[in-house]
Amino acid sequence: MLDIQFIRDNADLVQEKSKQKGYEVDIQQLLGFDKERRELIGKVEELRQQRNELTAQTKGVKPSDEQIAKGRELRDKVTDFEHKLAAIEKEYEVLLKTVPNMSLSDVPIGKSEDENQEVKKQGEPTKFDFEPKSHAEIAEAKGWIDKERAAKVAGSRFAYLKGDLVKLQFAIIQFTIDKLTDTEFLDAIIKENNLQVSNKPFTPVLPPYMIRTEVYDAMDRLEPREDRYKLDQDDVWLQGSAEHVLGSMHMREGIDDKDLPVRYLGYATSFRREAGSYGKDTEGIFRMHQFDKLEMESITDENTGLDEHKLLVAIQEKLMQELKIPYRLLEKCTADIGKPNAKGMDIDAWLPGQNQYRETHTADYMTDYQSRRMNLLYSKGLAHTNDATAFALGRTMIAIIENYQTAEGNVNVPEVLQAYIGGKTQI
RNA sequence: GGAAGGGUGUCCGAGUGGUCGAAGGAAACGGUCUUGAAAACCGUCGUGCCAGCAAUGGUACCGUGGGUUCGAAUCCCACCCCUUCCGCCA
Repeated sequence: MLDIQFIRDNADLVQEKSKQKGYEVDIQQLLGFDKERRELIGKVEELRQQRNELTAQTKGVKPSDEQIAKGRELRDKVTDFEHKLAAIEKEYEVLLKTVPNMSLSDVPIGKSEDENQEVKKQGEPTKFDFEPKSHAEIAEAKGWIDKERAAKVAGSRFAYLKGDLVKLQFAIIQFTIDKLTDTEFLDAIIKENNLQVSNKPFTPVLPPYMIRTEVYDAMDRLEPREDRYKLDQDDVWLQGSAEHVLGSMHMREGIDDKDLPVRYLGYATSFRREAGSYGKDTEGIFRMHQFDKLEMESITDENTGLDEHKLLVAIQEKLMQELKIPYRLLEKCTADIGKPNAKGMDIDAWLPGQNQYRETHTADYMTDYQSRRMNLLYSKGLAHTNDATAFALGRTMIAIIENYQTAEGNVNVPEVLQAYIGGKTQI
């Protein structure tokens, strides 16, 4: 959430920025509650002070009847005002939590994802001297994807992945872990992009897949709930991204300067109900209820947060370049960056089988907004957090299958992955 | 699933209903001593909120919520969480 003091001082700006993101919040109403709340706090504390003074007089000695009567009167008054305060405070907090994070000034203003701005195109769309197939056609012919049996067992939007596709996934995972734990790899990227950040390697993490309601809400990623899986028996949710369980890992902790940046590379199977997407992306493995991702997560300070964001994007680009997959880079507009985020980038891979660019990775920068809700502090203040997908494995495999397909319906293995898949050049 | 124990400040850990924002220790920071370091000694050492330009003052916080009381870390109730043992199990 935003700092109330900041909102008081910049009411018009916050109102405007919220509107740009598409959020209907009434800042004046919020400030009204804030004013009322502060008046009541003054009243309550004044009464408490009187009570404390009275109590101090009777320390160690038996209070007189008069003092007890006075004490009773004060107690009743305090209780009365405390109830009034609690009611106002509740409304105040609900409203405060609906205020989205402010976008940075260079984020383009837009009403939907259609207004995201392309900032870069890398590589030419792959050309074939035959009609390219979609990943679904190739993979189903190969026996790599079986959605029919998955539907029988688990329902729609699930799949069995089999054979060489599984090998390919594990190859990508191992390749990525090797790269992100390699200081030299990071050094090269940092130098190339002229970033003022540490070359500290990422720590690989296998996180829990479940998350408590309270923590999910503090991450500001619980909504929309219709898109989350809930395990009622235990009052926990299945995480919808490794971000949810990695970003919250240090909740309610203080972090020393010397430990910054904190960098994690998490691998997790994630779960989304994909509510509202019925009939969309039904081909292949575009939009599964369950999908695997490698996620980068870092905690920094105010000074290095933005460069860290640039680093994560640069890493994503580098990985795509090493796989030799054409992509474009989009600067997300205000409507698309998401409530807790201050800035965001998308990487869309070129998919010949779809004849279009499709979102493959995303990177979000969060400033201290989220830290405020999680009470995440470092020794000089509130931490800034960054989240970015290193590889959404399903989407990456779609991109590999479609870009590396042969006329015979096989798939060449990207050079950098060959060592991880037993030296095979084609699957 | 059965049984037991426990949640106090950065950490460990004490705490008869008023003298407890809280002993003691450790860590950290500053200093003395030392060529330097260690040790020793001295000092500092929680957070939120409200008011204030500030100094500062006030208030709250001992898992969470409620209750008893003139007064609660301390008593009562409910809940949450953690740990250990047994059982089951990849």
